[in-house]
Amino acid sequence: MSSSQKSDAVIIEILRKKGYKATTQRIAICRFALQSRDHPSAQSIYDEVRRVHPTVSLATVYKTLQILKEHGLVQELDFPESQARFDSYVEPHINLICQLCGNIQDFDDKAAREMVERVATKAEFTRKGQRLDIYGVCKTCHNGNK
Amino acid sequence: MSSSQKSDAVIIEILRKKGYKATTQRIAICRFALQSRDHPSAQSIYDEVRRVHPTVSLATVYKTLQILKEHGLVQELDFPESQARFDSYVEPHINLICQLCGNIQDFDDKAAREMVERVATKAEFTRKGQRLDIYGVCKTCHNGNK
DNA sequence: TTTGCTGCAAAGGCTTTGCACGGAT
DNA sequence: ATCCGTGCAAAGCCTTTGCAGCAAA
Repeated sequence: MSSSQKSDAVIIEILRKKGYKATTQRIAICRFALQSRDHPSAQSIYDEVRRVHPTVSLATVYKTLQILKEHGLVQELDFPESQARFDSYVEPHINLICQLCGNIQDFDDKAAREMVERVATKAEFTRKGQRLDIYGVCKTCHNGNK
Repeated sequence: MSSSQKSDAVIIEILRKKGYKATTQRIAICRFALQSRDHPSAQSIYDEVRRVHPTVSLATVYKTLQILKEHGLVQELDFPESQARFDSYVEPHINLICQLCGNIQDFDDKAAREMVERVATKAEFTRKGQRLDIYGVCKTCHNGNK
């Protein structure tokens, strides 16, 4: 529901329109980066893509993610002592980040979106993006599943 | 107003109470980390502390910041392609982060605090912390000061 | 005196870069 | 045929770690 779901055709069109060649590696990487809902890391995208395209390199994954970032198609979420995660849902929303299982769950909230707009306006701040994280323990982990 | 202002005596007491020795280096590092309002990086704390204590090492700065993090006295904010910044204001609040000048301004907002609590409750998520960033251009930079 | 801390340097993890070959247009 | 993109390896950056000397309790 939250992550933007894009077909291969749409991905190819996006790449071409930006002036990039639609190579099979890029398409595969974009597919995982844009369609995944679990906020993958570069490494996990690499692992997934390699199953389909065994010769792909981690460097290509990073380069492609860089392109997606520059065009606002994904947001990079950096954390202390763990790899960056990539979120294809770039509209204002809340990330519920479990410190036990590492899962990141998107949560839509109207009040949060309004709050962001209101605060930016009040502070005379030109908003270009945002990141709303809540850290803690998710429902599943709390119920002793870990 | 927002960052917690702590005197040396309080800093020494905190360190001792946690079982750490109150060395002059630690006290100086904590002073900058806990009293600064501009969300310093490890490097900038190092630069500041070195003016007072020229032999201090960057490793000691990192080790001390680790202690402060573990005890919830500072929060580490990681960013893509720039150094981590440290925030001594750990209560729910908004960081207005200027992508031009790099300045981070704390912004208190009651609705934001309530939103965090409400969302955590609704998602049955045990909240331990949060990070509410808005990225963009600050008022000063927008007025052509950069 | 004892223990933990410092400073140095080296190592580490993640990410980026340089370059020659290969594939997309 | 051209030029961009890939894959490899090396380099880079920030941060952490190991260790011997040193300072705090």
